[in-house]
Order: sequence, then C-alpha cells, then structure tokens
Amino acid sequence: MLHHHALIKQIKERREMLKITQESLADLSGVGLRTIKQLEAGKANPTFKTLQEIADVLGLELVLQVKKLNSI
Amino acid sequence: MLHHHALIKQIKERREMLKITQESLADLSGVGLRTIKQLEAGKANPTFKTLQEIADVLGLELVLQVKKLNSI
DNA sequence: AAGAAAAGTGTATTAAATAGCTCTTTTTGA
DNA sequence: TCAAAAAGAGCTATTTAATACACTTTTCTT
Repeated sequence: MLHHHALIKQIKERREMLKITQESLADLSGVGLRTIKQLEAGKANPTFKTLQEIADVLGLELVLQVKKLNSI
Repeated sequence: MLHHHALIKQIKERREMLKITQESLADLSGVGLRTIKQLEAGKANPTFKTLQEIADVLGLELVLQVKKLNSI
C-alpha cells in the first residue's frame, strides 16, 4: 500500500515544521488543496509532477538512491 | 518541464547498467511496457507508485532530501 | 550487410489523479 | 470554554496516466 509511506509522512512533517498550512502550500505550489489533503492523508498516488511541486516549496527534492541492503 | 529530468535519466541509465531490457523491467516490475517506454522517453508524468515499482526492481529507492543551496 | 532484438510511436480505451464545492471534524489560541 | 482556523471527507467533473495492440525505427550481433 501507499498508505503511510515514509516519504508522505516526511512531506507532512516538513510542512508542519515550516508552519505552513495546507492551504498556503496549495497556493505556493499551485497544487490543488484537495490534492494536498488527500496526499497527506495517505489516500493518494500522486504524480511525479505533483510531488515535485510540493517538495520544491518545502525546500525538498526527490532523489533516487541505490537501495541499502536490509540489515536484518 | 518534466522532460529529461535527472531522475528519469537515472532510471534509464540504471536499467542499461544492469543489462535489463525495457520488456524485462516491465515484467519484473508489473508496470506496463508502454509506460516504461514513455517514461524513459521523457514523455510521461509517472505516478509515485509507478516510479516506486520501477525503482525497486532496479535496486533504487525514492527519497526526499533537503535541497542544497544553489552554488552559483 | 542482414536478421534479430530492442526501443520508440500513433491511436484508442480504461482507470485513476486532480480539482472544486460544500460540509464535518479536529485542533488551536485567545 | 468556545470561537476561529485548520484539516479531513463526500460528491462530482475534468483531465490525464496507464495500458494494449500494431507498426516503425534504431541498435546489436553475427
């Protein structure tokens, strides 16, 4: 499931850390408020573009890393 | 534009490095072949889920980082 | 060079993301 | 406490991603 993915939680936490409301984030990023609400609620499968626009406003960037080995 | 985003290029390069064909990547990831072709051609705005499934097969993971300052 | 394999493209359909509006619930601050 | 602000949710419409099929072009391999 996409629900409660670490990356999604990070976005919410970052926004809160910056004291930005969902509405402000929507305005600043150009992403619809509804989309942001769905995203943070873990009920969305956002597009790359949507993620990027949101991350950008939050001073974050999406990057690909080589996966670390499971340290089990 | 989404075209030629670094992250997209990374995916293509990683796949080629691993000597995996687009078709194999499609099979392994469960993502449609057409979707992968469009993605690598820079003509797509993939969903988070699609990116994750592809990255996973390639041994990559999507992460959010705090943006670095522009060193201009 | 020729055949095979892989990659790219046009069109069409289906499924799902985005979005706005309105309303309810939860959180916060005076 | 209690009013305002913020967050969450249902309903709905529009846009667009994902997908398959068939075909062309490019790239390998011998």
